[in-house]
Amino acid sequence: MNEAIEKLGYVPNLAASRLASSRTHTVGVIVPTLYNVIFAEYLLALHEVLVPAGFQVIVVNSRYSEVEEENAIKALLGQRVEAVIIAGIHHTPLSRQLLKQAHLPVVETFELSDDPINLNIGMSQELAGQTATYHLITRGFQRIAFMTGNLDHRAQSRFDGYHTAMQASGFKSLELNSRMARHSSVALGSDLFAEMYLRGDLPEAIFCTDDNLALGAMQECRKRGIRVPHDISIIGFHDLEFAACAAPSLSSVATRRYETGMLAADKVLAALDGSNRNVEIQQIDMGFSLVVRESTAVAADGI
Amino acid sequence: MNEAIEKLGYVPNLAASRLASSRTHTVGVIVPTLYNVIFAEYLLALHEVLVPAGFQVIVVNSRYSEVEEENAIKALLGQRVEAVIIAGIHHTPLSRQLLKQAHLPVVETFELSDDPINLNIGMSQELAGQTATYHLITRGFQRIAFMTGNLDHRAQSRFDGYHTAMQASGFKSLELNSRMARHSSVALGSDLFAEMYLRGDLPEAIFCTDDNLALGAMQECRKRGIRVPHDISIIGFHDLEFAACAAPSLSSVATRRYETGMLAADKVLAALDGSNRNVEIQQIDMGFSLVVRESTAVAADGI
DNA sequence: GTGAAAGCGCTAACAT
DNA sequence: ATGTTAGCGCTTTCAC
Repeated sequence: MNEAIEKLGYVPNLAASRLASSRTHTVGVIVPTLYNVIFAEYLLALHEVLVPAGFQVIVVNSRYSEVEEENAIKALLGQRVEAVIIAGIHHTPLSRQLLKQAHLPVVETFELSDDPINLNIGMSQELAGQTATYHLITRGFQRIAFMTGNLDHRAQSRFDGYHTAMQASGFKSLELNSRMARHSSVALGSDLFAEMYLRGDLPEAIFCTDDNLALGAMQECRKRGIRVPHDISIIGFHDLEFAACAAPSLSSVATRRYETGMLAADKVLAALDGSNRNVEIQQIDMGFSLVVRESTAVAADGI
Repeated sequence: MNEAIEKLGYVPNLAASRLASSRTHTVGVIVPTLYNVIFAEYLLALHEVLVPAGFQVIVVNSRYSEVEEENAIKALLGQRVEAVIIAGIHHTPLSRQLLKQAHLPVVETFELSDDPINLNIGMSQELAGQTATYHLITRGFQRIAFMTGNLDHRAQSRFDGYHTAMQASGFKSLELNSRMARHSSVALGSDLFAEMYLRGDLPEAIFCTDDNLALGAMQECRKRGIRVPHDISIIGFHDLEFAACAAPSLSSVATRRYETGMLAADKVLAALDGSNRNVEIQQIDMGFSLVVRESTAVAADGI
């Protein structure tokens, strides 16, 4: 088949094969954006497990919109994917209903859900936000700003955690986000910091929802002669590859997106492979960890 | 249909629809990796044009392997995609043959081909490499190193351009790449620079195949007290979003991956939409542009 | 217009 | 083992 026929240009029609066998060997994956290493790493893991197992993975991005996500779900179910893996836990009612009655493994990732469709592999974004904030508070800072790009659900939860920690400590929250929904990037971090600087109210520390924002802020500091961490402490989120080698190295909250992808894919394979196709509801907390580096110092006495 | 039936859980079977109508409304896209903003920007453009036009785009990554690319092509043709858009111009003989006899629009992108399958929208990577190198040479540098991660075809072409320029000027090429194939990243730039520093042979200037490498090198400089551009000049490639806001801002060669994606998608739509489905061979050079910023200075006299 | 029937290119179950 | 045939769920054509 591979030798003779394909060299003559014959390629079997998968639509016919799928229709006849009612097996598609595809799994659908929905991510909010491809424009973010976080999801690239996660997708990498999914590919690495699913492709060798003979599955094609169909990636659709929902551009952070629940309506587009619903369309993506319809398209994927229409293609009779054998499982769906979605980043996020917030869906339209119809999305939930379609997924539930499709009777296939569904994995929701990156967050922890109160009401999982069936599998849920994630972490508490709120607790992670709290942890980063308490790290700063413990170091003696009180005027701590929160910097974010567009406030998607995960960033919002991290903000909630920040807010809770600040309130519990008796400090005022200082939000710092772009009015326009701009995706997190080094350039945005730079812009937001510059804006804050020009307004004249620099905080003692900043918690950025994303390492890219943090890097941008650090670069802007450098340009303006503000020393990190001497004059201002900065912590990022996700512990991206560059955090360790930034100058100064960047404190961050490490998240496990690669492992999340691996596990999600493994669980899907197990569910698809097994004789019992009934996926029970299960929730797995992947956790996170605080990584303290040079960019967060101890507050000077008397401040 | 959307109202009543779907709420009851009915989702039409696309495999059947595709088989019956012999229209799939899908286009296949092959990229070497998702782990690089370059391709994310390109994919974004493809999605933005194709999805509103009613096409589903199926993204497959070939992980920089021509064999995996061939498998991807087989899978896509098996699905009867209506067009194929591939990053790159180097394919296995079978890949080329399959694409040619499939009689569908094929767009090869990012490079300029001597023998396009049909459409080819790219730029001369070699000329761009030459341009970056001549910029450094014109500024008075002679000991100019070339830094790269894994040497894929595009990086190799940029190196060729660098080598040509160096040779034409009577200077010796200094290659600087990772023995192991590591993808371009800030961390890799940092590592490679550190390695070179510890070997004790710092050049006067570095041309990095990628802005990420350049940023890593700049950060390593900072840690080691080497001033950019006073002690060493650095130029990157692609002009990523952060290049302008880096401290110091990074000189680079701007490439047009978003526009490339837009144009590729437009051409595909035109070919698919039109009555004449015969796509003629056509080549479009998107060009590039040198962006000079702070990271490349003029050589001090007498050096 | 509305409705019935043929058939897309495979797979799987059957008969030989 | 090998060959034959029904049928997957739609679209499209053709008859009404």
